[in-house]
Amino acid sequence: MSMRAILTDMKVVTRFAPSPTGYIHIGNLRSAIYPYLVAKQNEGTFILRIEDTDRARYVEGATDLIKDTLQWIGLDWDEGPDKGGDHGPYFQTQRQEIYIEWAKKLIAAGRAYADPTPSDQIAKYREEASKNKQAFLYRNYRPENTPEWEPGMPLRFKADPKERKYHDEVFGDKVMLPETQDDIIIIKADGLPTYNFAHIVDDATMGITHIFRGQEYLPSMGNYLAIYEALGLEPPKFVHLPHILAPTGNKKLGKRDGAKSAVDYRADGILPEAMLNFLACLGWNDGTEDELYSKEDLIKKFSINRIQHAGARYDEQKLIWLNGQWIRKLFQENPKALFARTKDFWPEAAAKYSDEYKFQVFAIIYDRLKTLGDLKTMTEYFFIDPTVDLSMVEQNKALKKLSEREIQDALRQTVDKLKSLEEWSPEILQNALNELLENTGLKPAQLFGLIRLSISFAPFSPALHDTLSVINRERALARMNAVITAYTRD
RNA sequence: GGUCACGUCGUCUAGUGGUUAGGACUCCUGGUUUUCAUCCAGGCAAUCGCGGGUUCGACUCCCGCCGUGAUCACCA
Repeated sequence: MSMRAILTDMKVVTRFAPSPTGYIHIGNLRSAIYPYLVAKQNEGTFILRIEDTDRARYVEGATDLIKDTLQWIGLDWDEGPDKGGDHGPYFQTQRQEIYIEWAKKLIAAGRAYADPTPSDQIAKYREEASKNKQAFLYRNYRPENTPEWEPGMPLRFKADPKERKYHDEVFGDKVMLPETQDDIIIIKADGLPTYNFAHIVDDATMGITHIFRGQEYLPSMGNYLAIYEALGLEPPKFVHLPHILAPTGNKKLGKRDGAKSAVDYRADGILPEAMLNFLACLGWNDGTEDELYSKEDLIKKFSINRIQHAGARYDEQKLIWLNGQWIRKLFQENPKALFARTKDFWPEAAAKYSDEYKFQVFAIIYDRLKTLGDLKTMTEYFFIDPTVDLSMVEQNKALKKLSEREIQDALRQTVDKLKSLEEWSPEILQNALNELLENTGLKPAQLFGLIRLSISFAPFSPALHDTLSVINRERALARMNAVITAYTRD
């Protein structure tokens, strides 16, 4: 065998194989991230395969939602819908002939048979098993004579129950007992395969080397191992992932717990970098105390053997914290590039303003954002004059002690001073503010607090000289004058 | 009920016989000429699920128990 052939043989191929039954919530997304990382770190192939055999649960448009989510978070697939590849088609409903062909191999080998039992009869068997406090096994009721299989009849795998050993990359060496192996349905009455059969055929024909999936499939391993054996297939590596738990209770996170679509977070102003970082590190760490990982870092550092065994609770607070970290990191790396991503997050009033102006605002406010969505509530006063609310002044701890007279005087002095400034820049403003402090004899908390409130009437804002420098002079003076007037009127 | 998996601060976790059980999120306190946030310094917080062993010594090894979850579909 040539070196090239050996390398080809060793090529890592992973896949993400969702069902188009709706959006991908964050609980599921992680099982796309890990196989992606493993494929990329081995210069392998990452395949997207759509498992659409359940026609009853099929949701129109779900495939687009899935693609959108993967693209947003940066998991580009090498083969799959829109991309093609050598192992297509990538929709299971288009692979029906392949499943039938493989199923026929099983029939020929005497390892599959048509199931003539009516479903209500099976339901009775099941009840009986449950009454006897036993796990239900169809093979205990296996009919003696079965009709020849033809389309329209469910086809069952014929189990060969025995101890079956395998190695899981996360959970270690395992043995499946005979009682876990049953005559499972591999082709449904509608002619489409069940997951139990389809994934095995697909993974084999697509050359998948590592299967990543939730640990809920662990109890089915006995059946899968039996099918691999009956088909003469070498099983791939198994990587079962612990569940992500809902914020409360101990159940795995699901849509019923309000698990949002991953892309809903995009609308909230969560960055894909943060989401990827967060999900990858939910149940995995590299053993160091690092917290911030880019996609490239993850590709470099991810390792299957450091995946946690226990389920991790989904904690949105940490995601939000990470997002703040990423906003700061990305701004420092490339402010304009991050700014370009804020388009949809500005308050309505900002619409008429230029990008230059908005960028100035962004540059002084970015480091107090937790999400880009905060832009909407935190920057309003840069675009529209705030409503004068004297109660905010009166309730201020430092300003309470000043009389109306003193407040007006302070503002008048400020207006006069700022009016005379030769230049309207942060440095000049900073100096002017310091001089005012001396001239008025007020404490910083009083003078700066008063000016800050007068121009923003917001609970918080960036440093005063920065805020003033972005808001133009005319406007800043007008706002202060408005406050003076408001007091005069009383 | 059978089978399987899991069990370290509230949460995410480090840790593989000897550690004051470490870090991060949250929360609290103080500092950075106003506020908020950042940042910095500090603090609260885990008898390592419980009980037995093995050992000079156990979060770490063994056994039992308990708890939690998954699974037992013509869903994936």
